[in-house]
Amino acid sequence: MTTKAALTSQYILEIVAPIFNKNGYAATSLSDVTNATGLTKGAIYGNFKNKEDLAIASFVFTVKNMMKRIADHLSHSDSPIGKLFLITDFYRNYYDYSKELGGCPILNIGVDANNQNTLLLQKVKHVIERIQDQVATLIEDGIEAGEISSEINAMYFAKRLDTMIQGAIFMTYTMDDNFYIQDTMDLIDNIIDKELKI
Amino acid sequence: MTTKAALTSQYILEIVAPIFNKNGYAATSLSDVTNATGLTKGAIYGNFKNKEDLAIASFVFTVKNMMKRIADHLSHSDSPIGKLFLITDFYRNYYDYSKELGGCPILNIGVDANNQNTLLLQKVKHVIERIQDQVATLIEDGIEAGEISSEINAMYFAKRLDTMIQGAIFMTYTMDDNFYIQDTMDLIDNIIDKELKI
DNA sequence: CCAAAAATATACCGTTTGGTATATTAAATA
DNA sequence: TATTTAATATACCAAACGGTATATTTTTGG
Repeated sequence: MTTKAALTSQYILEIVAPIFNKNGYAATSLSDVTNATGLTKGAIYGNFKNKEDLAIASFVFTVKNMMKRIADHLSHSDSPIGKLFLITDFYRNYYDYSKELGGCPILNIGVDANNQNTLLLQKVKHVIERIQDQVATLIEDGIEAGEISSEINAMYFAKRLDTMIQGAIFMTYTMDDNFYIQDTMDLIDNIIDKELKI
Repeated sequence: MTTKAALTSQYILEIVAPIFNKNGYAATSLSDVTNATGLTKGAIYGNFKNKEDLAIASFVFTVKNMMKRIADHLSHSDSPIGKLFLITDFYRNYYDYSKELGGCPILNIGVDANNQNTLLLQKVKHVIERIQDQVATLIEDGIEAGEISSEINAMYFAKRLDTMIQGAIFMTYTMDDNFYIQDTMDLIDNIIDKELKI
């Protein structure tokens, strides 16, 4: 019932989530957490079971932010194909936007958690599956609406889209060069135009 | 002149490089290193200046292995376009092969080093640039040989290829599903056939 | 085979790690 | 306002961290 702890938990996540996302699990220490928040271990451990619990909550927090942002952006069109183009449009600003989050959580935590943290990796997998399902549903809606060729395998295309986008994000971050994201979005727009659109 | 230290350095790298590649810098401790090698800190610090030096040498070691493997594979064809197809052919077995290295060094260290280790990130960047230059040169050779359309911008294509491949590697590792690599190589082969080949 | 040099092992350093038990403070309830 | 309860701060723990100085062992060259 008390609202105080919930507020503190929220505050901690706002501050700490970008740090975990940027540095990774092992490279983020509890003193990083206490220093950044200005709180003590007592407050941290009063709101989270342990470091792993905090890291998982941080990832979920960041992904929720991101998913909401995408959903908001996609609401600007009603048609499935319009929403597809809005996805690439969203990612055109992704380098700047995701920097606020401490980087792309799927890429960063996906790589970081592999061979390190089973629970965290599981969370990443589920998020990827959810995104792919949503894109696939969008394509199926487009096929039903007569906007998209029925030749298209929705799930295959969703996975290809996801793969290309993640590759572009990795390259853009590693090379610190927005070209990769912009060029990949151009490419995807082209594919939508030439292979999907009826 | 003494060959002993060089042998030990080599031995350390063989054992340790996959560990750094798999776990990342912060999550690899010096006791991981001594336990895995069966050597003591004395031996490690006798051969490497510090942990960072060892991590960098490990990355260079792994990349050398990988680059040699690719070069060997590409030697099976003399024509530029043949070599292009051999690149995708190489990556079709990449999931199994790279597991021996502890994962894809470019992806893993690229993500791990970002915001953490400037020197290591610099190394990753240079490797990526080198790979892209080599692919671009291959395409230019193909254009000169009349195998590849002169409409193609060699560097652009090299970057797109690289981006798609890295995306596929990330997805395959994170989802533990070889589909992504296989499907992406099918896609790339198709692009080579339809857009590059004369 | 023996001395010099190189390479490795041992023992230790101060600091930081994640985590906890308890004391203190702040907030909610009556 | 008094009392209970919830939330945070403090002080501490053993273990592990990266790194180093020195002792010991191996290897090398004469």
